[in-house]
Amino acid sequence: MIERSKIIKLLNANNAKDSVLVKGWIRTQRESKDFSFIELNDGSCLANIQIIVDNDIDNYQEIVKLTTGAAITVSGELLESQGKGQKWEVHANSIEMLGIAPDDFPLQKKRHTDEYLRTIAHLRPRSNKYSAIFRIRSKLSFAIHKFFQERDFQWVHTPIITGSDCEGAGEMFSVTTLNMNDIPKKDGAVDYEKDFFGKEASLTVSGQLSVETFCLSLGDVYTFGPTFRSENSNTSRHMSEFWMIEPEMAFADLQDDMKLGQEFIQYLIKYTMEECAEDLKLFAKYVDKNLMSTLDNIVNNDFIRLPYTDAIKILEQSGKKFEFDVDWGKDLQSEHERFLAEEYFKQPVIVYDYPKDIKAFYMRLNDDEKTVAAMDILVPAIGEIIGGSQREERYDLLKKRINDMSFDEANYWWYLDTRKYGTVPHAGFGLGFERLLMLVSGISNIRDVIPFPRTPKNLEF
RNA sequence: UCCCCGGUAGCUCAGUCGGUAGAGCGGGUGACUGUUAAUCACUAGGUCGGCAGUUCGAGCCUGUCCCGGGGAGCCA
Repeated sequence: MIERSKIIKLLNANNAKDSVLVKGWIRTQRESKDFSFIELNDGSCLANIQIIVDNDIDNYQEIVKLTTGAAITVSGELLESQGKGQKWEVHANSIEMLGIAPDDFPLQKKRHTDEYLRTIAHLRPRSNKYSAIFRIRSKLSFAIHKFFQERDFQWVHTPIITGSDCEGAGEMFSVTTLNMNDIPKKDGAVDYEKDFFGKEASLTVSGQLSVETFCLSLGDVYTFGPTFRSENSNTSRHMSEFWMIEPEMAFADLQDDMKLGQEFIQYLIKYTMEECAEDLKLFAKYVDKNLMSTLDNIVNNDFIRLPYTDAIKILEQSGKKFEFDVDWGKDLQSEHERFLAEEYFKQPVIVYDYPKDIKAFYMRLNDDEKTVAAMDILVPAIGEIIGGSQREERYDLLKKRINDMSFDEANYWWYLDTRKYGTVPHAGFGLGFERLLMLVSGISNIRDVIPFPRTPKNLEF
């Protein structure tokens, strides 16, 4: 019995082969006079392999009735194609039907809308565009580890379930085993002591606080895992469940952080251009005509580094009419970020040193006492792709900040301990993996770069 | 959550003034053919998102709900 060959191997073959075995799904079949052409795809690459089926094989009448979507096993010879358009093709000796696809198979030999394909998320990876983005997603996941491992960062598995209220990065999903139809109460409120963990539990909105503790022991570390936010966001850039990468560097400041952010994005884009060239071509051709020049631009130029105060000046002097006023102390709105990245600089921009009042408690206070060492990396079309900062490593200042925000200091005891014992300057950032995939592919809706998107009112599949 | 747009055949869409449903693709049948999302002919296929209302009559007008898209807020 010969071993199955993946189609990617056969298409890249150097010589003909007497005996090959391929398995896959039929993309299209064209019947000719004495034989039939089948385009077969097994997901190993974007391209199909052409199968020639002569009408003298046993079950020819059944084979020619197979439609788009059916699965088959083909054994035959790999030969140079007599036709134009492909180098290799398989001349079948025998074909076994694995699974037919009745005529209500939802995917057709034509372009479907992304909205429709989203309603058949269990079948959309069988389409060219979606198989391409999910191969890129896989390659890029690997590249993330490669980047960090090459630089001696350690991967830390921070918890998915966390104790309540210590993360402060967004609305959280509750985790409970309480009977929702009969919730135990104490003094009118939910009695969490009766719950599984004996206290309120949630899904993580960020692994940052946990990973900081490992940063202050293993040195350079990163997390890469799922993250959950229960905000009622209905946009093409938000989901309730997404994957985030959070590096954290010990003995590092904001400059180091910005440098890492730029190198990271450039590395990943370069990796995709080199390792996923075929799949990327599909996006450059059908999804975003400017994709390759956008990616070249990002890879070949240093990102602009712009203090928040200077960003405000540029926006004020732009003469542009914005819906939201530009004012020092207010956060930049989407339209402001887009103006900077898309119109003014036309390349990625790192805005840093934001007013402290619009940023998180753990960000390091600058000497001016008005701003914190925070940075956002803004890219054209997507907006914020990275948000990061140098962390407040000074015990007293961090404690004051927690109290100023009226957080319960007791909840942060272990976080404060890291500043009490051998504290060091450190910095890190969070990068939304799906936003990176959007950047790299030109796909404009975040729901189309994750296998099964979770958004408000949507939990199908 | 707010603003705007949309929901008609399996899919993509058209549907005029309110008068009872159309095309292309896909499916089926046949013809032709080393073809490339093949081509040509014929054919089947519809609770016009749900509910309520206006009207002699609603795909079309009104209300409401559901779903989808774009933008905003929140953020990655």
